Amino acid sequence: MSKPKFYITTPIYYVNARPHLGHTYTTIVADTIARYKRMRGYDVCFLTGTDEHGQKVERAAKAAGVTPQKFADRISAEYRELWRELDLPADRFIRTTEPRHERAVQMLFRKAQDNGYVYKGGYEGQYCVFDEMYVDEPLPGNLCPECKRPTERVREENYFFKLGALQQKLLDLYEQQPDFVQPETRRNEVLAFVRGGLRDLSISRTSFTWGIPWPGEEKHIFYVWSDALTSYMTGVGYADDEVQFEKYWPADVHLIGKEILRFHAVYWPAFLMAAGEALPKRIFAHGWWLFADEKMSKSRGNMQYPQPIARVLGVDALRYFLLREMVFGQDGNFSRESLLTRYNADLANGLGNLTSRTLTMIEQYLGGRVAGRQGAAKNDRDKEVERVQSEVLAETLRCYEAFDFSRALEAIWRLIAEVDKYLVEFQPWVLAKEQAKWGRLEIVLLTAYDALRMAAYLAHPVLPHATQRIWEQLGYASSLDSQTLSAEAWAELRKPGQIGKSEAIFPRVDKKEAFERIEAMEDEIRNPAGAAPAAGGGAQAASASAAAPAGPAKIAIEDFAKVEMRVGVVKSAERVAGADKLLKLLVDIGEEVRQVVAGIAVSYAPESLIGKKVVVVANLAPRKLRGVESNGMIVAASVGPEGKPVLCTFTEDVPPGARLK
RNA sequence: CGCGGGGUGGAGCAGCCUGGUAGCUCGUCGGGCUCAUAACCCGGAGGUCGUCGGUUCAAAUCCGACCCCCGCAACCA
Repeated sequence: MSKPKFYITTPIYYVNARPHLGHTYTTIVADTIARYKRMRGYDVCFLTGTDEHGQKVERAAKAAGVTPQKFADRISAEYRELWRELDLPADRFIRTTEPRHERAVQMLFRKAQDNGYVYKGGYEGQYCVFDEMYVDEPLPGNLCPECKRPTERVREENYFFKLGALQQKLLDLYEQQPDFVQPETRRNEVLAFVRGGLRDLSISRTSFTWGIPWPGEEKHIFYVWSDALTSYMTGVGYADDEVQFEKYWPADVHLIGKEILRFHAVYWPAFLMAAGEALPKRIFAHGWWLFADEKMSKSRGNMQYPQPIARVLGVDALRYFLLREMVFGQDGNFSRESLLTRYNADLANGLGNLTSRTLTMIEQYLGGRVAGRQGAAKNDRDKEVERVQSEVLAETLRCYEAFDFSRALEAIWRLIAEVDKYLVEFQPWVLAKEQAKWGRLEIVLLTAYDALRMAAYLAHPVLPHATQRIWEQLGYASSLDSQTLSAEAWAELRKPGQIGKSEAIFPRVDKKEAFERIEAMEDEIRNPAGAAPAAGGGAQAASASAAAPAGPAKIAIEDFAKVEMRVGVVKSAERVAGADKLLKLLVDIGEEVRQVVAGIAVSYAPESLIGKKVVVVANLAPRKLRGVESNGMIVAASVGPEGKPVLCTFTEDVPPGARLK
């Protein structure tokens, strides 16, 4: 008898951006579901990865002076490293540049072609490089309707996919499987879109080369989305390992952000229908994290990175916050204030403190023994706690099943509050003073112990590290991962005889101090002016346990050597139209003159910079700022609360191009 | 009419689909307790549920109109 399988995916992330809190959220949700399903007895396959083809990557790599592959390698490694640091162990990490993926894409579309869903046609139109799509109106000068960036005139002969022919089949799908797209508001959007009519889709490109070649026609390469979506199959062995593919495909859930709903809920099933492959069972689109202004976003942008939170409060605190604070499927607000409040209120004062007080009393009053006692009879109030316990068990499982994490956590925390209250009602510390009441004392403490045990058991998918530590403090030698999560399994779960050593799980933090430490690390990631990006030590839940001093991690000399800083002479400087802080500079760095965009207009007039010697970080990946490409960074000190830039320069004469080391 | 989210006690939210005493967390005020991570428990104060109109015996909840915020895109590599 083999276990049922469960295959869940995150989107494969595009390598044009470094991973931030949004990517982290999706991956944490997927990991939580994966952990939950494993505890429910499933053979789980959890896939994530990186999407590495396309014109954007090709261009960025060219500007950076590296091959697209090198460029993709770098960013892909950054994702992989982050998931490692946050302990999000995906079973598969798929990269679209792997050879097996090429075979998979070619095979899928060969099948679609054989079934008559692919044809060749000419196309001319306005194309948005950023979104890799044609815009509707074929007039030059139109902005991309998605991103409002300028579009380019492109003429190509392409392969087309007969999406239009599948309109009715798609509508039937949504009809027959009402939960194919969730939550419901997203399903409605999809329905409206498909009912509005579907045009055929251009699925190949000839204007660039960084992609998977069309079989037999090398100048055509696959459109990135047809390439990327297929990776969900490649990851479990499509065109590569038939046995494994048979086992895991189709996916049970594709977890996505709502911005890529159309690709997953319309194009993807259409591709699969055309090729005659099985469809995924469910597309779940979650909402976005919005960033409340904490007077910082104005001058610093509001990109939020997960590492500082994980390093200061622990991975579990990050997980808890993201899953507790946002009603899954809706948008949520992120703020450090609420993060820290929740940490102290729910984790430190709630779960952490309850663990501490319960185990301390058991140690003090019962000598740490929790089994084989049970002398006196339970009263109604004790039974009431047990009733709450089984209600919470049922409720939590129901919520997990619906991916309703915020409510699952609410339920668990209701149990925690119930026990805190119960303890105050019976005051074990008073009972302990009279020997005649020791039977009662024992009942009360063991009832509390049991409830705590269940809270840890239930919260494990969300708080894997903390609950494991609690589990051990409760006296278990086994791992919580190996437990089955169900009412029956709970009933059969044996209690240990003796509790373990007790130690704070979520130490309270000083909000102000934690806030500042997080902020300092954030700055470091955002503006790695003084140091290379932190290498990232394995921060586990335990990292919250004080000690760890603030500030960036130490790096090795080799890390520093990766940063190529050179002396540059400013040749020209002008304001960037429409931007009040940006200057476009041409800087002579010896062997070439670079165009660099710098955010220093508040401090320096363009004319005053001509001829100045500056320090340029020469090997930064290029980036467009306000539509102007920047190939490097001017090093400047950030002074005062506004972060006013002050240029770094030299007291003696130095030739342009000299390397700093 | 670009797409989307939202306006509920001081703050952040749930409830709205399946109308019927307005709930949670934080904060605040007062009290209790001392096992615990200055934690825990009890009690209080505090709300025209954005506005106007409609449906209904009854509307935060359904319908219509309107007002206002915000996200996505664009500026500090």
